[in-house]
Amino acid sequence: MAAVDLSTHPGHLARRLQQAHYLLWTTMVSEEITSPQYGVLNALMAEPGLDQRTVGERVGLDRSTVAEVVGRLGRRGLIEKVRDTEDGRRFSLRLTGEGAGVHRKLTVRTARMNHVFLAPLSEAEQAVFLDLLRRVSDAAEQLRSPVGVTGAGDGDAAHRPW
Amino acid sequence: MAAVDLSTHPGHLARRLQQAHYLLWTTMVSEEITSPQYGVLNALMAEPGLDQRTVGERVGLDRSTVAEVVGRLGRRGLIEKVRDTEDGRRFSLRLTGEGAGVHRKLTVRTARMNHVFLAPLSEAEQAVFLDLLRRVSDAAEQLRSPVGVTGAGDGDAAHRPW
DNA sequence: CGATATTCATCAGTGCACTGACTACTTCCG
DNA sequence: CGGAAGTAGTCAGTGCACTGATGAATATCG
Repeated sequence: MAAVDLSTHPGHLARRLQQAHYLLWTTMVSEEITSPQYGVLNALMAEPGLDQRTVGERVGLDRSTVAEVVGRLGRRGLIEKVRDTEDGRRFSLRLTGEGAGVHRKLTVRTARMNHVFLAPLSEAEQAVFLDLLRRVSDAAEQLRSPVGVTGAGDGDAAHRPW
Repeated sequence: MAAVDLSTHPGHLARRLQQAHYLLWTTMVSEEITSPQYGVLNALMAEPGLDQRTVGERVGLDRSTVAEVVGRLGRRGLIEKVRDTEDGRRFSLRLTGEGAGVHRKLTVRTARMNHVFLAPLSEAEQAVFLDLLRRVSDAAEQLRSPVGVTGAGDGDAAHRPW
């Protein structure tokens, strides 16, 4: 039984891609604020007052991870959380003034980093790359929560293609 | 200052891609053996007797992470490590019989999983996708260890394009 | 109204990934 | 030979990511 060439495995390449990105991020964007943390700041910039679950939905983090990330951002004074008066289960999250400032600074640097990260590809290839990344990620996301088969069709909830 | 659309950020998509892969792996391949662990088994199948540093190079893991992963695989009896008699700093790593069996079983399942993972793309797109992933990851890897400028050229060690 | 379902958040446990500090062994060179 | 430099591996600390269990508040249904 022979070994396999990992460079033909999308999962292996996905991990390497993320590591490569991590490296670039810490050198070009920030050593204190991580990429997921920036994602949370960005989500709250777009929609102030979100609760943790929804932030997780926007950024692609599960409840536990959101709790940790939010905890760190709170400790650094970049966001504040207050109980939702409407629904006592929720926290309402908002950027502080400092948080908004950090978001702005990092947004500029992140743009520069993205430029470098994609530099090995031509303009056309970059567009294709992003499109393919999105499609594969989205498709796998569907398999997670099989999107209620609203209406007709056979009632079989999850068509697992394997 | 407006918020940004994360779906245009390759780093964000890289993270989501890896999460998607993780999900598929645990459901379709194994809940016990992770993808990086499989990578190590595969490297040792290809080249028995490797030391940890080299395994890390093959699989894309740093020394610390290799140590952890190797520790887990050793505890499960899938690999064995013995001091290299030539060089007392190194351990020589080998698959056990059980390790080889696990590798074989997972190799089959991994192929099936890769198929599902890439299913949203056409054959042609899949090839392009893997190529782009490889090129971006490799390029960023270079920035890490700037590959000794062997010979001529201006002596400037690392051309950081930012 | 009151028991049951959900839903938001937390916590414990496991695993990958990186850095920086440290030990032990080898190699290089004077 | 013997000290300096380099290399393999470990360890401590931080951070992301997932599962499964639990607690608190809300929503729903009989």
